Amino acid sequence: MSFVISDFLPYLLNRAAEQSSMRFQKIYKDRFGMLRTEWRVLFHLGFYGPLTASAICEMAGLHKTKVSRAVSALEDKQYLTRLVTEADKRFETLSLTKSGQETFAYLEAQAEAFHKALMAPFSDSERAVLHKCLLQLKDASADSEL
Amino acid sequence: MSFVISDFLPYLLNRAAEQSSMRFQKIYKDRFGMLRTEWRVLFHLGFYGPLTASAICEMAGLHKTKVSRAVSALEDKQYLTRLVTEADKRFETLSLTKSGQETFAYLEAQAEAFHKALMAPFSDSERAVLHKCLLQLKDASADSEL
DNA sequence: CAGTATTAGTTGAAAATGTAACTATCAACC
DNA sequence: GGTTGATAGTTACATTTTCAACTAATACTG
Repeated sequence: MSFVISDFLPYLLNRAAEQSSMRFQKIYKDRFGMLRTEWRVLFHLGFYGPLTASAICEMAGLHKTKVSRAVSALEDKQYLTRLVTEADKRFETLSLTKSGQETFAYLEAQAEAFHKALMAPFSDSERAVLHKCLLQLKDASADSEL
Repeated sequence: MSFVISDFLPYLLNRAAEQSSMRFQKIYKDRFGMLRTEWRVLFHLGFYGPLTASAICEMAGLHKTKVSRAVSALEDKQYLTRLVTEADKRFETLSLTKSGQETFAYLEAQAEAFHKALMAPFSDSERAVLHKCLLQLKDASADSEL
């Protein structure tokens, strides 16, 4: 089978990613006025617990300036607090506030429902393959966005 | 199996998409100074032949202002020409110049090699599933980017 | 056929992102 | 213990994107 540019994998991935992201964005944007990076930072803190900004950069594949700004925005919204670590004062540990945790809990439930809906048309084995392939693609000799 | 936020499909899709797009971007950016939207417009014209801007918007799921600016940039680079259609003077038909076609030919070959490399780790059946799932996700009640 | 509504495409201002330079803190090494 | 080099995070500036308003051409409708 010959190569068709419309099936070019980065393009297809982008279309699928944009399509699903834009739809989910309505939830955190319309309701909480968050940007995509803010949602990502929030869910990393909600899911993994307190982290430093650089840990989030690493885990989420985000640039530090993007994270820095998202953290400031989330702080303004009173969703998180910063605490300079004693051992090394360059680091600050980010923790969700009560309000941040509640927002995370709400959005996590929405995310789960959304994820299930997206996956609904696929069989179990298809889901497994999709998941495996995406994980592999995301790590392919990664240096994505540092 | 319980829901894990780090497997949230829009997130995984985005990571995989960014990872692959950023790597391919080096090719058209470093060598031809093109932006992602310009590459997309170029490959639509190269692959499908002359199109109007609005057709590209539709096919590529891009906003008309993005396409408008990409078309201007490609015109400046002398990769395409515009021709107002006689039947309806609001439309302009975009066609690649000789130079645009050559650039497309070069990038298409690069894209094919890149695509194959990305797909290399997967089996035929995995590729088929991945492709099918991505197509379906990209069209899921689409309204992505207008 | 005048008046209103649509559509193709552009443009300007505001928001977001990327890049590079910056501060502050720590580590290493002499 | 002072100098050099790295690292966490911020900030300023340039580029890109988004949003809304705009022009020009066509379609609809009375």
